[in-house]
Amino acid sequence: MRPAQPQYRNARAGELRIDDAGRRVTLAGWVARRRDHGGMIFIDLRDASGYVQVVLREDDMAHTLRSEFCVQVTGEVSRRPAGNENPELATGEIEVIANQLRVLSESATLPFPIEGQGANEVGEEARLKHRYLDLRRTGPAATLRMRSQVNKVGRSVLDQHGFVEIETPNLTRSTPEGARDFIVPVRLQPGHWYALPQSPQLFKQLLMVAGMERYYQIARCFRDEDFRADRQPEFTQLDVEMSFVNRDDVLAVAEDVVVALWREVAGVELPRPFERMSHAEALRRFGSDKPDIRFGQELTDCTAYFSETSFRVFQAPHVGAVVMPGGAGQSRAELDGWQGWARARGAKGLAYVLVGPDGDLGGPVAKNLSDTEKVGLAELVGAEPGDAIFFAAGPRRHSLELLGAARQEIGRRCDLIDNSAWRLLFVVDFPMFTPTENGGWTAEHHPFTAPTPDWMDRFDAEPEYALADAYDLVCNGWEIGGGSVRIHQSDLQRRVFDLIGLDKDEAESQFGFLLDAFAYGPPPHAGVALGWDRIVALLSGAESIREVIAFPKVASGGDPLTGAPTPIPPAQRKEAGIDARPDVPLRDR
RNA sequence: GGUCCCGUGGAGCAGUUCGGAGUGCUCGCCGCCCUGUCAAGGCGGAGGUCGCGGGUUCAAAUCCCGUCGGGACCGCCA
Repeated sequence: MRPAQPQYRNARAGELRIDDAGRRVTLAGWVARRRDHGGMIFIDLRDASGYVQVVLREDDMAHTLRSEFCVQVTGEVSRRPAGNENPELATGEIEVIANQLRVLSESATLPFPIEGQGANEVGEEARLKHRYLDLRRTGPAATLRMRSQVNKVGRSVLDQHGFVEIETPNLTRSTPEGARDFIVPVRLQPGHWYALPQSPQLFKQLLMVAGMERYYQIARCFRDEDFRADRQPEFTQLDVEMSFVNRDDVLAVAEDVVVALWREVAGVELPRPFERMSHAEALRRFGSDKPDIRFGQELTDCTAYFSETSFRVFQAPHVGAVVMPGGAGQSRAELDGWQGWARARGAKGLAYVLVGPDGDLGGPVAKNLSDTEKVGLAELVGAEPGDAIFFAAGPRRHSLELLGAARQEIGRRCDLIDNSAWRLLFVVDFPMFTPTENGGWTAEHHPFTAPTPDWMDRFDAEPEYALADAYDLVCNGWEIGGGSVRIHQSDLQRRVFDLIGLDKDEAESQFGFLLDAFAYGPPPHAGVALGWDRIVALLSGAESIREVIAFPKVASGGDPLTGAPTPIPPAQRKEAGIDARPDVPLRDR
């Protein structure tokens, strides 16, 4: 007869309650904390459901237990003696009186504390190197579970809307987004390379041509660019595309998903509809295309006010200002600090005027201003006595963005931001094109983005002003989604290609397959992609998306756990065909 | 490509301004004691290339140069 299948447990530690008193249970889990009194040993046993206190009587094995041993315990669930309840624990009314203890596996001494004092202060490098231990901890584990719930809610909402979940290739060819591709050598065709998708953009458009009408995918995307707290080289989007819809139809679906997430995951009912703001207004009022509207301190345009000024610095295409409440009280060192802060952003500096208690203006800039300029300045920018006014002068967009960054910094330093607030908005009507270095134009979003309906006929006449039917979703200053209405008419597509200087051969070689597909009755379509890592980070309060990714990479591109990337041996290199010469000459685009 | 911050027993820090013996704190680890703790407690103990290399100096964790690693930001990035 074969031995029976092992039975490791018949109850979960964190689920035991007072009603279970008297039950004989078998638990399996880890020794989270240990309190050894000699004749009596308490351990807090942890499994995925939570913790329960196990009481062990003196015997040799109990004394040998150490942190994070994996153990199996059999015993009776008992009400704790009066006065010994622990309200900190969900299972604090009861304990398990063990009469059988089995060590399933031992643990070496831990590289950092998992439980108790210091567990929340471990450096990220150590945590990531032993991420499997980091994830035993309550907080990081809860974040991954939250992410799973986010996936579930997203799928559920889209399913209710009749969407079809479809997987697209990860080994593909370069897509026309602007980032650097990760490339993969192809053994069967030496000298030829796959690219990892920066997004499933072209495939989802092909699925619209295919008549799927409503597609979505929780899609991994790859971009070989430098890291940030909110950027990893591989990241996840909830990717959505719809046929026979306009912009507002897409925004409504995105809103449905986000509202459901905040409701189901955070217990927050977001007000609907989400606010909408044109890109131009966001830039003008907040100096950003992803404004944090949890606080005011909006920018003031002072260009006209200083149009006659004799102060050289303010003789610029654009002069703007932002007010720092109470900023006049800053020390010289703090004010100098702002200069360094501005220079780090590529500016010459950040001019400032201090409003004294009596309303008189101080600071190095004030003496360069005429009396008439001084008189109305505080009122113009909305400054009160005791405030500091920061100025940026120069090219309009650059000045606005510098002030926008200053505004955000002011919000942080002056504690103007309500950290419990959720402020979502759609930024719409992005510029369709941006100028290139050699005097041409390039698509701001991607070359399949349609102009807004009122620019349809004239975008190529005034490309600098043309608006695209593209949109971003912004939450508390984080860009958490973006998309556009796509071009489905070949003549319109031709005009856009002409404007960005893409001739027929180039278009054909880069994405001829998409243009071919569009010859067969492509439906009008539009889509959006939500930044899944950022959304989970916001919902979980994480400062970095590394916290919401099971095994993230560090800024140099490595994974401290696996040690990837690694060199490869010559045989593997040869087999991969990395060094094969292409049979057609190629030039840089 | 650039700017800034950090690197000190296993973890987290202090010490670095203004050079003077590896000094200190909390935790962990090891041993002993301990029957109601829950960040258990008591006593004792081990554990260090102050990231690495060079320079200045009678003397460097501390000052200078370089380099490596981590982080934040600019550039870059649907």
